[in-house]
Amino acid sequence: MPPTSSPTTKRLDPHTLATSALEIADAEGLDALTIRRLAQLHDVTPMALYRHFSDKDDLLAAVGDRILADIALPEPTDEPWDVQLRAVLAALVKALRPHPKAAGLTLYRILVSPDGLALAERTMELLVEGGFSTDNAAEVGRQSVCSLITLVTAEPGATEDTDPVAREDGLRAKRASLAALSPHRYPLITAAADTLICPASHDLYYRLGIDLVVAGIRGVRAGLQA
Amino acid sequence: MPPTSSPTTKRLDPHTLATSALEIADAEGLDALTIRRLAQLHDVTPMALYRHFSDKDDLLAAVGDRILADIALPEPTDEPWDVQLRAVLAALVKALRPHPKAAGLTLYRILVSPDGLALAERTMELLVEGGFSTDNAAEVGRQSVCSLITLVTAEPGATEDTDPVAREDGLRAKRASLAALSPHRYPLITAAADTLICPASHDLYYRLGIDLVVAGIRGVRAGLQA
DNA sequence: ACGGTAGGTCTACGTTGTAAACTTGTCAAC
DNA sequence: GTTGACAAGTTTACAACGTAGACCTACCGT
Repeated sequence: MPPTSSPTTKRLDPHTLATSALEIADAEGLDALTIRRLAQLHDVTPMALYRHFSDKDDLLAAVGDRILADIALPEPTDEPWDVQLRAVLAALVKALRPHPKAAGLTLYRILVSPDGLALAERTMELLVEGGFSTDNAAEVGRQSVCSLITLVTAEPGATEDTDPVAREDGLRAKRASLAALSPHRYPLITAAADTLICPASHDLYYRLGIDLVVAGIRGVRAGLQA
Repeated sequence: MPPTSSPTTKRLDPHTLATSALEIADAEGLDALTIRRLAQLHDVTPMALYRHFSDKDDLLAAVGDRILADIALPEPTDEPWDVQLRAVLAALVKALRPHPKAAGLTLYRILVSPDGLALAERTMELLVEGGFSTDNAAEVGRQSVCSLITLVTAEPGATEDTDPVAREDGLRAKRASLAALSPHRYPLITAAADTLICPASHDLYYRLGIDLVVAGIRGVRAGLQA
């Protein structure tokens, strides 16, 4: 795996580093993303990274921001607020989906990174348009975004294992663990074991996830107005 | 901080260890929960713990299970399914709330630990009663539970800092970070800054969180039937 | 030409999880 | 009662991690 930019250039820069850090995390999980590993990937001493990041948390924050930067926020339209909100939340999910192992890094960056802030502001905007008070919009928006991040983080099949062998082993182990349950004590879980381990379609999985969040927002709004 | 059980007893056991591991995590965050620390707390060599846990992940899993064991699942009643479901989800939140820093450990234990399984089965039961297919109940139940776990994990004010000084510093830093934003570019975020950093009431925070999830379930069910 | 500084290097330290070989306390069976 | 085996705790050791601090060095504005 060569460095993302031309290997002849010796000069590093934070953006490139964050990008290839993300590649490591995507490929082998967050545990594999170590200072030494990233340095080696760029043919550089580990300490060199500290010229660009104050410490490892700073690097992880940059990776989170890097992911949030992929959000393609839809332009405002004249559609109803809830339709637009759905599109905004879908844009968040779309940006996170390619990085299930690293998506959790965005949780604490939404109110810091510019792209996270843009998402948050737009979300609150639509919520206020939908009738929420500013404070309620803040709370509802926060949880909606957090839920969707978790949706990606907990995506079934996004286990840490990198090679297909270990991954398949992990899946088999999970399947066996559920198959070992008593169908008498846990009739529904055993009946839905396949779905619980790996949903039929990831697209459906995400669609339902977003539906749940949006429906929740609509429902809570109705309740607050009553 | 003395060991949870009598200090004269030399014999360790997994349950006691998991409990005091949880105490460490609650008090000082997950990072402070190291094998050596836990061993020292029990006046024992670090390697002694490996007689009871195969490795650190195993210990963390036990801590997760320990938390799930605190769920007091309400008895079935003749109330409508959604009312009962709300009570079940509230029971989950109630069990997690005392441990915001460790609650994330439960995410991967729900379909493993007996108490997690009981929660999952009961949740699916109520969803099926509400009209969901078994597979949909699985998906909806999964996301609902994950959302609520995240709700606790991301509870504002549950930062890693242990002593009040560092905690206050962290809050101040966050506040300053939001206060530095342009009210012109981010009018809603700056207006709701206080709420975003620390909600007025934690009880309201959790009530709204559960409301959102339940409302989402109700809304999605209506949509699926249409 | 030259001094400062940004960027990369080297060495070193403390902490972490844990493998492997050992001791010891306890109890069942003869 | 002696013994032998097994479970539980100890000792020592190692590799990998994050990172502090002192160093070198190439470049660039004056």
